[in-house]
Amino acid sequence: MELIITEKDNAARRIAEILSGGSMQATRESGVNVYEWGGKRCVGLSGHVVGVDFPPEYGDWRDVEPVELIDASVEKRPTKEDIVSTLRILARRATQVTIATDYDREGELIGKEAYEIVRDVDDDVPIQRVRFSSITENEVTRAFDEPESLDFDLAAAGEARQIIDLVWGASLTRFLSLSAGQLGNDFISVGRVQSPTLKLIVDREREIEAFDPDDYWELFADLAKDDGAGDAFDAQYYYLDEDDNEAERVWDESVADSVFETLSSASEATVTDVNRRTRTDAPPAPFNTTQFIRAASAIGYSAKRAMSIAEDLYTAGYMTYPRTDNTVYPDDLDPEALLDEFVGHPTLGESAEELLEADDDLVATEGDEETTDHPPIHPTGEIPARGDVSDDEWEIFELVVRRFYATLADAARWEHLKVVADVEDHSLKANGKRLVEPGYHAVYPYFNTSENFVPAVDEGETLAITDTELEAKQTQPPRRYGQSRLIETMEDMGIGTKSTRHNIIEKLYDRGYVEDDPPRPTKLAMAVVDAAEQFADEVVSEEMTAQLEADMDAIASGEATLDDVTEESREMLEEIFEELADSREEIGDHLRQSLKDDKRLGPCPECGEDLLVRRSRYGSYFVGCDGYPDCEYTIQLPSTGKPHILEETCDEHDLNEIKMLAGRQTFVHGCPLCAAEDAGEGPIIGECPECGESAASETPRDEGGETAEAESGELAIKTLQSGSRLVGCTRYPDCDYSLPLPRRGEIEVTDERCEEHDLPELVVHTDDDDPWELGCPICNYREYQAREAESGSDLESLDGIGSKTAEKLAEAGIESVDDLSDADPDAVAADVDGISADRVRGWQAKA
DNA sequence: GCAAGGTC
Repeated sequence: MELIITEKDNAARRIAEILSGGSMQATRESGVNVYEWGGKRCVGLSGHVVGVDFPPEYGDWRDVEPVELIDASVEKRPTKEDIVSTLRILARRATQVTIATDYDREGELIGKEAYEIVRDVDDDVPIQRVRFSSITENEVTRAFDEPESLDFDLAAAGEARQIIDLVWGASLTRFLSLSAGQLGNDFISVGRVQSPTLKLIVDREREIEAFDPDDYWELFADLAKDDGAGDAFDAQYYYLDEDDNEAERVWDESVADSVFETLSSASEATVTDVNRRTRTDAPPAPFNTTQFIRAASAIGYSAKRAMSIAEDLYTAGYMTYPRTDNTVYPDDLDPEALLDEFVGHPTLGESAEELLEADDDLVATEGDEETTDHPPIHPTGEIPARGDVSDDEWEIFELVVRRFYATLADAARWEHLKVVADVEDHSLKANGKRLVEPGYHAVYPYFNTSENFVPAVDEGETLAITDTELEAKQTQPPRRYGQSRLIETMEDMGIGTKSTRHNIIEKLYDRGYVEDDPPRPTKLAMAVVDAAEQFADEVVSEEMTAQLEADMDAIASGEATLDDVTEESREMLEEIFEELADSREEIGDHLRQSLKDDKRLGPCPECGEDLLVRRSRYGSYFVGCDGYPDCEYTIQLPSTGKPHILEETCDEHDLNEIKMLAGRQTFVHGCPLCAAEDAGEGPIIGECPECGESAASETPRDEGGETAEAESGELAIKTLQSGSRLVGCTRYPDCDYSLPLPRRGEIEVTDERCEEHDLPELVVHTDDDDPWELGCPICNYREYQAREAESGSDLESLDGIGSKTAEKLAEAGIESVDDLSDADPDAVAADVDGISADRVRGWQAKA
């Protein structure tokens, strides 16, 4: 049996169809699709089916010094167990194996991974490699007629990348995370691609922050032909700067005023120059991934959404593979035949017919990049029925179809008309443009083709000035990168790949490095880039990738070995860690401070320290004071969503407003203090233990008259504007006594009362659970606090301390979290076997 | 819990 292995299931199916002449049968082997015909089987991998990682004993971040990862061994382990085992089963029965993964470096590595799995079960079976750049009948049959062998050097180049990325990424990520005590889900990551991308965003933000605007003025006039015929048109004042370039911005107000004075007191301008020229506007190149994302972004799709839709359309057979760098159609793409598929279609047909009629010899545009892996993105000729796809899918499909049309269409022609008219010694210019030959714009309506009217005039002609305007403006800071601009810049810098760039940007969001769209860096991101620039500049620079690419080329061409390259890289990293060793605390402090800055809302109304968005140990968010435990001030937050701090602040309380991110249910909560004050009041359930009648009489206030006037407070069940609830005093904000209530369910106030606190017992009714007897709200809160206190004094409550570690710590005299907080990490590390100072710092940060 | 690269 001959076994053919492809990179993905989709390719396996199409190759099996071509080679079998359509007679193949789809079967399943341990849950994996296998296509069979004659004596052949074809199976698709799912990209990499094995991954690199350190041996398991390096798994605990606190037990292993990050620097030890540099020289740790790197192992390959299956990541797709089902596919690996299917491959092993098939390989045992194979008499010939053909590797047909994608024709690029990563494809060669994926092929080698398959090779090793096959070799593991059979030492002798012949293994060959075929290479084709598109899955078409010609290409595939040709490739299988000329089998080659696997390029182990090229695969080794890919392995070097894997190892270097893992070793640098993991060691530096762990170092930063440990230094700041950010473990678990909130680790601080660093990587060869993500960090330079983050630096792009951070550098731009630094420019924006440092930007100092300048004032300038621009002057405009409306001109009209003197005979009154035709519309007025816009002209702008300009002058020649010291380099003889035309300049429109006037930097001196008095100059602007004086020019304006001259222009507005004049009634006429005399035409001194008329310049007419035509410009050719060439049709765009075929779509690669980046240009596709850019075009989709221009019609309102995020990079992630555009790629997700493209993948669906590809899987459904409507367009070619969406991950490609290629911008040159392959020779065996027949444009006429493909256009023919669209003839007669109600909305896409007309353009296709126009193209077929216009030219008997259609020539497609070409971009600069020609690669061997996949063709540029184009439609396959299959057209979805309008009801088979969503509106968004159709819109993206149409974009791809029309881009294909555009690459076959003629250039457009514009006519530009520039008119210069003088008023005394000042000049006004008007730039007109007209689309005289729509060309490709007729089939690709996504570019701006707006025209600007300027009438035909003659030199020496007098024009009436019908209006003048002086506009005071300011220079603007540079704009933040949008997602598609970031992806283009990454491509220019050579970092990431067509398949990963959009994911890298998503990763920056996930890590809490950027927020909003266009992405804006958090304080944490600024601190991470600062730290990397100072101590590991390589990892935030694009040169690391450039060097890696050069090294990989050397490995692929046999001039260097994998070991040469990875060894040199490890030595560089060793040097970085030598520098880092002394600065761990400084870096940790800076990172921790920045993490706090990202949570800061403004001054605490009780003590003036900072209010922060915090998370309770049960996962809910609330506003608490940085002065805790001296200041126990808190404000509740809605239970739905994740709080996101906005730039807007509340005038009254000087606190940042909060938005709750919850997918479609996202809403702006506003200033948390305003929201709390706007709380709606429900039933009164008793007297406030802090300022109620009995409390007030026991502790008379000494401010004379006020005591007599003071109302006595009662407790009510309140619902905050945000929907969350609490038991609070009716005299809020004069009295801020409050007790928490659960966020979900209806609260029933029963007739039974707690004897100790004289409050009713409460019962919570939810839709999906049995009613829950919450009881007296004060007793309930006391129990909760008791549980907190109990777990708080117990070392094992800290993430990462198990019973064995707690025992070891106890031997060193550390029996509680408090003891641990007071301990000197280095002393503990010296006293207790197998516990590093970093690990102790991690616990301390958590405590 | 780490990277980046495949793919879903």
